[in-house]
Amino acid sequence: MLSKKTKYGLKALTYIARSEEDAPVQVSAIAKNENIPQKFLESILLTLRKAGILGSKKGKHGGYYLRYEPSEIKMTDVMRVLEGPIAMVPCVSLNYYEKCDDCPDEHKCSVHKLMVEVRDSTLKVLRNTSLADLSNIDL
Amino acid sequence: MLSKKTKYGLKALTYIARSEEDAPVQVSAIAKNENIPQKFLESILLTLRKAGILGSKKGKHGGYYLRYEPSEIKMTDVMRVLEGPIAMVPCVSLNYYEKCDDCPDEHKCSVHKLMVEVRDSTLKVLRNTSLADLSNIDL
DNA sequence: TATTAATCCTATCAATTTAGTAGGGATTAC
DNA sequence: GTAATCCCTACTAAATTGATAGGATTAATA
Repeated sequence: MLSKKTKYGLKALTYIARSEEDAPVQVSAIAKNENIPQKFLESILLTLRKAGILGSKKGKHGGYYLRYEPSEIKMTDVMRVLEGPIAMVPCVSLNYYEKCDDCPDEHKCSVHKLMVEVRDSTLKVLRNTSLADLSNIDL
Repeated sequence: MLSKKTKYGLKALTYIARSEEDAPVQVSAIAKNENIPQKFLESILLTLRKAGILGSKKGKHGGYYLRYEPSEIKMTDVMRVLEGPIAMVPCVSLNYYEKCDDCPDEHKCSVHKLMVEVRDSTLKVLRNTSLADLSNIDL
């Protein structure tokens, strides 16, 4: 299951990408328009800022803005920040590899084999999709 | 994250597929050889049996066996039984569709769009992989 | 400079899910 | 009849999720 955190985060990014008017977008506006609990959303956008995807401006007329062009914000990056590793098991994770305690030999493990394939196919999609793809309304 | 339940279930199925000797395989043997807590494994195999993937024989010399040829047991089926829907959000689930409470229009939802693609690519892998593929040792 | 509107930060919490454990019942081979 | 095996229900500790609460900090502007 995709967490609400990731879901909300993606929606917020899309919202910001769509309303590029050179002015930062306020959390309150996103929360209202996308039906997201504001306080929860605050913490999510904070995470995205700390990860370098969003920038922020404090104080009156402050808000959040994209640090890069939508086409440069890959879904792999967003998903890793919000949802964690792409791989479904640590033993096939590219960035957060960890050996399984059970499982003497990884190369003979059937789960490993399957999860490598799932990871690769998911990666392919996420690498080839950017925020720009999500934000274009035209279907 | 893949649950331990699914992981253990896959390992158990592989174990059974590999040791086809016309005799049912005991939970204790699987648990021991695959480093799985026996009682936990019991409940997992029970689930697989109720789902029609495994058959069982009670009493002395009893155990579990595959109801179909390994090549006929698709990963889509196993994953749905153990892990639940393939889709990461209910609104893109083929078998367990559910509308999101937020999200007025699904077709304009960026998350929906992305998750359809992820689902399709995962499905492709799981549909094309059978227990036979997992069980063959030769890499 | 005082006010207001924002982000920023920490702490807390209820509900759910996960990963088991415990204990015994039912069935079958020998 | 005894031992081995699956079957079933109930319970539980720990982790995760999806928030909420309360305020600190910062900046625009009247």
